[in-house]
Amino acid sequence: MKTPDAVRALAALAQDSRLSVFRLLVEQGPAGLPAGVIAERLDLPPATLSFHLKELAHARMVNARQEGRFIYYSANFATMNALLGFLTENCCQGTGCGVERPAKLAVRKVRA
Amino acid sequence: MKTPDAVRALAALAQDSRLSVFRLLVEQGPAGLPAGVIAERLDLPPATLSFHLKELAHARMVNARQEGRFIYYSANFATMNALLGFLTENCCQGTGCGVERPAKLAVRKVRA
DNA sequence: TCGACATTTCCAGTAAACTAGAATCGATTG
DNA sequence: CAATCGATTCTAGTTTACTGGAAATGTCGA
Repeated sequence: MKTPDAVRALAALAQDSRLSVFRLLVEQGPAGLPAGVIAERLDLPPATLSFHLKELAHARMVNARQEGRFIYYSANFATMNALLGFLTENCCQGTGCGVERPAKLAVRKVRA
Repeated sequence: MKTPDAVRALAALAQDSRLSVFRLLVEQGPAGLPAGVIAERLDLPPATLSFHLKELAHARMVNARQEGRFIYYSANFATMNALLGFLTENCCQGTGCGVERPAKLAVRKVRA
């Protein structure tokens, strides 16, 4: 991940509604939730939620898949991993400050 | 860390200049750098940098300490840890999606 | 194909963030 | 007590983000 991508990812999460959406989706795992359910759970008008989902999707923080009339959104753990890695890389440039990098998140396949 | 703090922390990092400042400071470790050096390295006008440092400080992503005429800024690793923890907590709500939480960053004391 | 429903796009209004020159403040030195 | 130097605050102009109603789009069941 490079700086512009990281800024996009961080900006996507740096907003109340979007952070709530993302965390809700992280809780749900790969199966995700349809937009309507997200709107109901977080009490957001459809147009507003759609705007925020677009931001999250553009930053690749969430994936969308159509299933019948519903569009399911799920957290993109790969991007999340890349972001966490980016934020902790180059720490102290080998001068021995003692910071440990976080372990990579690993998402196992799960039946939808 | 609670949601409003996380939003503040993410918003602090979700900007080109500020992310560059923070990463530069992460590289430097606890010793940090004076504002003027940061301005020079990143080619930012003093007023602009000061604005961004204030944002980072308000979000507790950086600490400031005065040393003579200089003000040294350094990355706040505790807030960074809290943010990483917040972003990965409640993952999958025990439904077994297989995501591992990252290890906490640990900063050892270092002579300034 | 028609109607119902999920979601998005369009749009306009409002609010907040970014930028940087100029003025100011504080600490240090002569 | 100036003068200097590092850094911040003031301020104004510009840009970008957020919100949500209304209209449009796409999907399926009857």
